[in-house]
Amino acid sequence: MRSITVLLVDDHFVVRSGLKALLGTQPDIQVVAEAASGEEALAMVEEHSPAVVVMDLAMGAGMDGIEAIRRIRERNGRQAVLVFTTYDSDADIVRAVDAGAMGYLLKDAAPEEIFAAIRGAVQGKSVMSAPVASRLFQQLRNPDEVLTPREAELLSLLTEGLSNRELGQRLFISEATVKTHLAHIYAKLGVETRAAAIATAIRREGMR
Amino acid sequence: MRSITVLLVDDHFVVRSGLKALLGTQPDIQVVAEAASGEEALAMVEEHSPAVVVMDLAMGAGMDGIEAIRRIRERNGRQAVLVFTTYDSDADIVRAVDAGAMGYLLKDAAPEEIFAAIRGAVQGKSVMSAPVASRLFQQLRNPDEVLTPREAELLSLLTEGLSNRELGQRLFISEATVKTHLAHIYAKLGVETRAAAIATAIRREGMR
DNA sequence: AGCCGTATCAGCCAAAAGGCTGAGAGACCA
DNA sequence: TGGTCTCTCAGCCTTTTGGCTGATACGGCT
Repeated sequence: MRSITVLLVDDHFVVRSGLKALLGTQPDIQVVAEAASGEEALAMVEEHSPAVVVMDLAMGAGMDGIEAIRRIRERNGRQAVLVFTTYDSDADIVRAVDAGAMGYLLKDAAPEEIFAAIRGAVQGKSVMSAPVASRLFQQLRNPDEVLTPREAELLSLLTEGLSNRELGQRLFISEATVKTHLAHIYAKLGVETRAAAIATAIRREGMR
Repeated sequence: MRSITVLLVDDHFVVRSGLKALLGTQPDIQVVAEAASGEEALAMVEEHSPAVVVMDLAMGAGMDGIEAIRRIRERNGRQAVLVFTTYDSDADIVRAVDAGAMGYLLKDAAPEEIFAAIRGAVQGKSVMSAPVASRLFQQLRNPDEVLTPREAELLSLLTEGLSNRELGQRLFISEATVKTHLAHIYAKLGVETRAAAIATAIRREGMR
């Protein structure tokens, strides 16, 4: 049986080498490349065509993880992308799944969980850490409170302190549309002001 | 020459194993124990008396890293504690140094930097990543950017999403005074809007 | 006594944000 | 085909926020 080829994407050296060492203990899993940024990840996918891409969402500079997932999925659908990150933010989960992620693992996951996720991913199975799953489950029960991908994207930028104008420019939409999205976000988060939305988002959603 | 004994403290399995593999390449450094929480860290220090403790500040549950550092330093002063974390939050840096940390490294540090910090620590040398050092330096050079107690209090409430009116009511001052304080806070943080101030406060100052 | 930092307050004006209603386009699904 | 969801945009009006200038009061330091 051919071993599963894996690309690791994480901007922290120690995380990459830790993961590599960990995955190295499994005979059927082989790390064929590493990348420290979204751009590098794309190049490595191009060069090695790994079966699975294990990716951190928080990348220091340049392209973020979500965008990298989207680009990888757009190229051709043969790579399964697994998110491997520290925080279980609602917005990140929604956006990652929307971008085409096959699974969502937290960094404190047990090794067996990680192995299982990688093996499952090549067979088209979605695997996610328990806290992530429970968040999604929660969302399924209260669909009225679930942010749409676009709203999540906006909220994420909101937490960086951007104004409506800046949000519009960043997302290539009018300020009017920004205000519409914001009104929906406020309603879903149960707040009245942008300040409260930011506070809620960062505290409750784990963004930073 | 005896090798330097090290205790790794991090709640993420992969980070611990990555660091362990990395440090394993150095003949003079030996990882003698690992811990996934502050409580475990104290027990491991007790049991192994490592020369250096390499510790993440963000611990999932229970005692946080800062408190763990304090306890370790209180026991007896023979362990040098190195902070090894993801974020260079001003508040965290100050608190860690105050608690007795010997050095402050970021997780994207180069391996050589990490080795050097560990070797330096046993000789009583402080080592910190460049971004961390520059933040401390910045603070020393620009005391003008330090918030007054009242401003800090306001900023803290600000990150809870309160409006100017609410801030005034909470602090028993007029809205005009709130606006004055806010203007000073914005100037010191280098932002123009309350949203950016909240984002900056939570991210950079470590409030949450 | 005079200076400085801190905290308090006021008024005025411009800009930003928020509430409301309405509406068109595209996707998806029953 | 019709209903629903999402994303997009507009206009109008009120509230909030931010920029500016200036002022009083208290405490500590020189």
